[in-house]
Amino acid sequence: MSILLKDIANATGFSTNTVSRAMRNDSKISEATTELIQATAKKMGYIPNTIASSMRSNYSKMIGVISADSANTFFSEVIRGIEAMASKAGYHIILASTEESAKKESDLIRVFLGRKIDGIIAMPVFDNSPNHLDLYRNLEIPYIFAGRRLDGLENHSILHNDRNGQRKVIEHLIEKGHKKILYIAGPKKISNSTDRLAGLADAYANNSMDVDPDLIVEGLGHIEDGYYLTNQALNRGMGFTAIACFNDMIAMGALKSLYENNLHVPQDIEVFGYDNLYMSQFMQPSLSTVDVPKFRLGYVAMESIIAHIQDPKLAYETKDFPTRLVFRETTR
Amino acid sequence: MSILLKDIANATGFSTNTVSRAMRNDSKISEATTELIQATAKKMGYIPNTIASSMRSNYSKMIGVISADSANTFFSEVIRGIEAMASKAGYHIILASTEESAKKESDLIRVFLGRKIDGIIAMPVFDNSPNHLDLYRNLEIPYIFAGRRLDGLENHSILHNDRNGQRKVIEHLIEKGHKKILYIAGPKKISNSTDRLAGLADAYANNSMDVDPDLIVEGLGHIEDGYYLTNQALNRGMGFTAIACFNDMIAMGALKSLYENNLHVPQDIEVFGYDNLYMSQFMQPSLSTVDVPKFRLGYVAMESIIAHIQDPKLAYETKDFPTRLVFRETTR
DNA sequence: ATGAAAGCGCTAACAG
DNA sequence: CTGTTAGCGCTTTCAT
Repeated sequence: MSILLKDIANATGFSTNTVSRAMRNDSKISEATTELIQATAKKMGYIPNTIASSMRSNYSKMIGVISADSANTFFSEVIRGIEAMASKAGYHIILASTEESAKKESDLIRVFLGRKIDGIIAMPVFDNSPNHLDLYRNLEIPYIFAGRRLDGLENHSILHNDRNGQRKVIEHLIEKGHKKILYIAGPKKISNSTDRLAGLADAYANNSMDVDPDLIVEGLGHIEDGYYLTNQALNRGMGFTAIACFNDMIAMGALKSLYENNLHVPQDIEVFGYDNLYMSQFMQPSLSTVDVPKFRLGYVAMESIIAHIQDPKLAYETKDFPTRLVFRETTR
Repeated sequence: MSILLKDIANATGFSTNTVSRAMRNDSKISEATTELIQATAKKMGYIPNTIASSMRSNYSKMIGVISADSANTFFSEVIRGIEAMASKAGYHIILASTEESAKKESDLIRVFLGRKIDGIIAMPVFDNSPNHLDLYRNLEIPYIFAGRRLDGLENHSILHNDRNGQRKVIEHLIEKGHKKILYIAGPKKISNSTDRLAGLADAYANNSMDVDPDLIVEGLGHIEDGYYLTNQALNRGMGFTAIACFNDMIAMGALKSLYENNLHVPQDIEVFGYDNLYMSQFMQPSLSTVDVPKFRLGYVAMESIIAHIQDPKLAYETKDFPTRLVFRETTR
């Protein structure tokens, strides 16, 4: 069976308590004792029982991470940032994905709370009903939203200036003379969809142009949405000369559709994605997009949650990272 | 503060013990009592303290999942299968990725054991040193390898006939008249690399052909490996007319390189991937590959681990799923 | 069908 | 610097 603190105590002659403290490098234990105990523990193959520890200390060193969409590598890249900071700070993460379901999100929060996590990093569904907001408002532990927001809880968010980024994309395309730009939006249940649409509206407004609702279509943000929505738009003969996409996954699907319809990118149609996924530079042609600092987003979210755990009185403050257009082969 | 069983006991007039049993649908508690208690618990917003429960019962309903590479959606697809079965059976998973580091793998096992998981599903690094094997041999809980294997522990594996699959790819290409096939292998620290290479050797042997070591190059299995290894091979002027890749990620990188070198696929060069990632059908041109039942692999791994938890005496048996060639646009 | 008591392994609180 | 005692919230064991 497994080794307990008591076994190490018996082996070294110290009390269980001293062993416990030596294992945690408590400064009140002499260096010699600490070394002896830790060496013995290692020799005996001691593995601390984390759940017994958290039960007593009310402190699990575990952060619940609620991701949104396991099919989109955007989230893997954010999570790598979260993990990097977590492991640096001696935290572990417990990770699950809602697949954009508010129900699953609320279930996950319950499960995580039952496991006594110290904090939550979430990419929440954009559901601003009181029920959904209460999920977070009622939380007794710190929480941070990574790359997304919820109405009234914006101060918990680390964002990346979606509105600005999308505005710049559309303005750039307008400047280059495009009169009809197809926009493939994301679903309304993602805050970024709303924010990026607002950026699009800004761009048209700044150019004294009206938004043509026929040129805005909406999908779920997956690769197949980009594919079939582009097909549909082409079939309807809408005469657009550029496509701006809510994200890179959609853009990948759009490129596929254009290719199959013998439309050349960027000669016939220019395409812009959003997110700058790692793989986007390897697409054919390589994708012009908006860079979002994904790793940093995760990293900073973890830093922030730790800061709030260590100082529960620390005020929450919205962070907003700048975005940057990345020009590759899908634009001229 | 959070609601405890004791609080529900006070509210209903029953003992803590009865409440505990009613919450778990213990058959010895009357239906009326059970209903009353569960209704009260719901009304009070009770969230069971899972760690207190597992501490006492020695049973966490948590499975540790050790994945290998967060940049490859192969694993996300397997994990979706794992999660589907887990949630169906009332289990939760705690997930982490080794990024193909044996050190990280062993650290993760320790952490997971400390959290008192009931079983492990791993995609282990192909390190057959006694130390690494002991990591698993010494385990007191059930473990299953999903899609990978370790020497001497094959009976813990659920595999997918890599050797056969890769053999069929190479045989197919030979049959179509290719004399020089570039093979971009995966790293030796992944068992699938070894097995797929063996399949390649089988194919050549069956056709009484020698393996040309110059036509086998090795990368880490990421998209950029496919890209730069194809570039290098082209620069060396090796005159191959087909490329078979260890996986789809490599194939994506290879396609990019071929495109940039003005080589047409499949007219000038045919390309085969392996894994049949969801996105591979959306690549341009769409990728011919070998289908691996990823979701099912995860699903069955979870089924299996649960079976072994419920019956610790259950014998371990290697499972081996069939593979299937998928012909798309990168082959003629 | 229900209750009382004990204890899982650890750490906090207090003592010295 | 180290030891003793108690208790985290639950479930097991034993009793009725």
